[in-house]
Amino acid sequence: MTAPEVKLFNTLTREKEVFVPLTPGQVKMYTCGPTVYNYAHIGNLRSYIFPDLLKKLLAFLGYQVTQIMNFTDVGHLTSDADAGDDKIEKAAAALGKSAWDISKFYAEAFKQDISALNIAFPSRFTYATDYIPQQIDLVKALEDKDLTYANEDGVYYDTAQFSDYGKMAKLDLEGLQEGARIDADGKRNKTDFALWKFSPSDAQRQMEWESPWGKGFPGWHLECTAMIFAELGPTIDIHTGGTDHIPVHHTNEIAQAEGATGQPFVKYWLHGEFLVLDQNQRMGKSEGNFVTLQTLIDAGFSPKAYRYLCLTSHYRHFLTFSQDNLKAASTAYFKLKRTIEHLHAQDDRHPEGAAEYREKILNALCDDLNAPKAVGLIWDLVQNDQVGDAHKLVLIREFDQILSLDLLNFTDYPELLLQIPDEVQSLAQARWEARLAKNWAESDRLRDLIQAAGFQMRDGKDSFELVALDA
RNA sequence: GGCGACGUAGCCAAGUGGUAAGGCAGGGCUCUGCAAAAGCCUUAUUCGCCGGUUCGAUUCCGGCCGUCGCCUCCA
Repeated sequence: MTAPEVKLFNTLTREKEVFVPLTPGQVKMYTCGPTVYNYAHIGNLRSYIFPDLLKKLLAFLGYQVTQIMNFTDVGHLTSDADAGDDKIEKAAAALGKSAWDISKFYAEAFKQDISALNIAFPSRFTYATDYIPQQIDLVKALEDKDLTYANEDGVYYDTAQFSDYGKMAKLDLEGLQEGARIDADGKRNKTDFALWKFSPSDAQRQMEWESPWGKGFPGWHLECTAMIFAELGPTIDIHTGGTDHIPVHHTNEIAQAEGATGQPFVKYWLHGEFLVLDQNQRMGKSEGNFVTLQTLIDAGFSPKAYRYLCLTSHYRHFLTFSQDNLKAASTAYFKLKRTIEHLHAQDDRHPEGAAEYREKILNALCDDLNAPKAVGLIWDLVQNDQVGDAHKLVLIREFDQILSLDLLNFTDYPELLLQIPDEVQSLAQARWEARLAKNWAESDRLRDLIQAAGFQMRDGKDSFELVALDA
């Protein structure tokens, strides 16, 4: 069969476009990574699932994919005003550790989180602090093109000099409302942003570097552009991130990159929509309604169930998160695995039916990563008795390379991972024996005790099983 | 104020100019000492509201209502 076209919704054009790589067979992609001053919350983590899907889909189709993901490990200001605190240095001070320790610690925690979610590591992780010379060079390049100016605060990008500024975001520059916390003093245009910030004269920063303009640290938008240039070159195929980055961060990246090189920066910009809470509130590090992956694990959920939940919603749509939704996803997820587990590998009837599903599922994924549709088709497939189970299993193995839901791993059911207290274990044993003796009264009495201890006993033909009751 | 997105069953969520995938929850049946689990079956005459285009719209166009996001570090 011929490989289908991949269509991606490109923020630049606000349309689905057929993906054509810059170099045939190769894909250069960059994924905006986290600022590591705290744990990632599940909303953050969601936005790394769709690039993972994309990367795996492209690899599946035979492309050679190079993906870079960064860690913003240098602190930036909480606002562009001079008075802002540096998040990393702030966290470091609060915990009595160095800024370097903080960023390293949370970068490692992030790697663990994405591993738990079966998000494959990029070809390389890059750390902003490893690219300070490149960032300085980029500012120099912009300076040479007369796109910068310096003030007391630092070196700024003069966005009025870049004709396409704000094009992707469709910014109405006149209509932008200056935020109450922005200190516009010293800026020529309200959209100007810092390329290099000077260290404060009255305080010692932990992270600061010498530069041609004075001691300081790079502006936030600079690092992504510099690292992309260093690792992937002046023009790349795909750049991913959250929708919140469209108007500022990515707009500024484009201004920096295209201002410096005069060449197109990114061919396809992909943005993931936010996860929101029940009341349609966004989850944010600043909002205080922060749920981490560990929170879910502690509540008894599998990280894969969370991945499943994310895959049942399109990446460009809001995903409403609630404990109930996750519970429903988790139930569905493990039920799907059980269904797959019970397929019969010897049943090889109707290969043509399987071929049809293969095409449909692949088309769904190629259509701007329509994972929800693909998951629906997987359900359809496993329940379709017109297709031989053996063929179903082949397809599931194939597509799980992309979906990464561990659909063929039958050893991670929640009940198998349970720690069952000895006393519950012996109660269960006693009940089993009472049952065999047809002593129903005693059997029911013991079942009540087991339930009171938080477990449910499932009677099988020759054995029983204990599962935790919902809290 | 500017820009943008969304509104499909109790809940989550696909989708198409030709009459609504899938999942969860619910209901029924089978199984079971009774349960649970599992299996089978079932669940929207209808897609926020009102107009328009059309033989026909949930799907296209216009208006309205509602919700949310971004414009400030944030995925």
